[in-house]
Amino acid sequence: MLTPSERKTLKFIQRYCMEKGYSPTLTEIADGIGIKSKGVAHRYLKTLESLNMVSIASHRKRGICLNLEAYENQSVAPIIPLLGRIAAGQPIEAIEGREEINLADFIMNPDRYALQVTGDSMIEAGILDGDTVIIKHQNIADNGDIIVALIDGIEATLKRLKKLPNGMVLLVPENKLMEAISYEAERIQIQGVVVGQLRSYQ
Amino acid sequence: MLTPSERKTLKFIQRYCMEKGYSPTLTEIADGIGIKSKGVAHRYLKTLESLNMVSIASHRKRGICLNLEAYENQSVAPIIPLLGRIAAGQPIEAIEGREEINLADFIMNPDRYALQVTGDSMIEAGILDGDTVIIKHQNIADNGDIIVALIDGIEATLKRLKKLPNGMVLLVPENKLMEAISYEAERIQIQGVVVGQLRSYQ
DNA sequence: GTTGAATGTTCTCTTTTTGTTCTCTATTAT
DNA sequence: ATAATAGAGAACAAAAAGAGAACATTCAAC
Repeated sequence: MLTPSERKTLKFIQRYCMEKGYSPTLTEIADGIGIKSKGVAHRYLKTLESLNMVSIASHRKRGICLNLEAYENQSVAPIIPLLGRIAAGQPIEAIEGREEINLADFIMNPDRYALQVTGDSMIEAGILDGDTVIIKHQNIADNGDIIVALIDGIEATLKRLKKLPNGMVLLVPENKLMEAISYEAERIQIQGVVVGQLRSYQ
Repeated sequence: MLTPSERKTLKFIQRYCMEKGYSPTLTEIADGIGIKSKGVAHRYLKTLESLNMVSIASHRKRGICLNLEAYENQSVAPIIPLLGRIAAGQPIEAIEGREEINLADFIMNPDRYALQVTGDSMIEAGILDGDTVIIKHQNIADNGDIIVALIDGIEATLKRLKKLPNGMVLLVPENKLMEAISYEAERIQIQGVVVGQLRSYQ
């Protein structure tokens, strides 16, 4: 059974690992649990190790590793439970099979990056001013993809792509108030394709 | 497990490749991660290579190649680079300060869960059919919040909340084709508030 | 081809940061 | 009293970070 301080230490490590993706140093742990001595933090860590809650790579810096059981108790991976489907007028319907969403699967990839959207040009595609879009870096795109296009090597814009039969490309905003503009294909450079989208309401 | 400097190196390369389309030189890496010695940069690179995070074409200039598969297996924080702001008509504008998005911020609290949305009732708020909303579990909400409401203990629905002065509550869909309906406050139970939203285009 | 600047590779050295192990003290519950 | 839990902090060991020199290779200009 863990003492309160040991529990606090474990929780801090779990939180730290989840946020940063690597383990804290002893000084950071001491600071995180509100004490001044890293020697004490080390003692707690040793207890956790003897209880198999964590593994420690000896003398390695940031060498703490949370063990599986600990993972199960507290979700350390970027996983959020997916409770079901919601529609107007029915009780929430549980989804069979997939019961959680792993945000890492959702977007993590070295060729992905985020852009913050300003303006209302894609509002009818559900991309609002202030939203964050996840871009996959690639130089070609299919008809209908929402792309980051570089016009004449200078202007960047987020639009839906439509290739015209005459070798022109049409950049279509999703906003009735704006008009699609066509360009010679040479003037347009595709920088990436929208593969995901995030919005925070806080 | 990567050391902070190695991680920094990897991120710099990832970002550089994304922006320029080719890999950086050792001097550029050293400069990019804030050190003066290209020998040190080379050491970090060798570590990344030994961990299969990157491939290096020996003696070739700009011969670094990111290894995608290894990247996915690596348990790292759900962080992606935030390259900047995009608006129609301007080059992508870098955002000072925040250079990355940590998805853990979305789900840090244990009282969050996800729901998949069906139907078009919130389409004008940018919540489309198939989107996933992140719900914070709470029983009260402010005027204007988008909430998960349980009507008469049976029907669940996603609507914007409006409290009326006469003790009634109005559940407002964000869709011109649908009408807001008012209920006696007792019939409505608030199950949570929308704090985030995800969409996948794949 | 030859050449030279740019870049990659390999080292050795020092400094800084971090992990490890102590000892000492204080508090609390039994 | 005694044991368990907390905490401070010193002293040392080891890893990581960094500087920079020396040399090897590439690549493009000539």
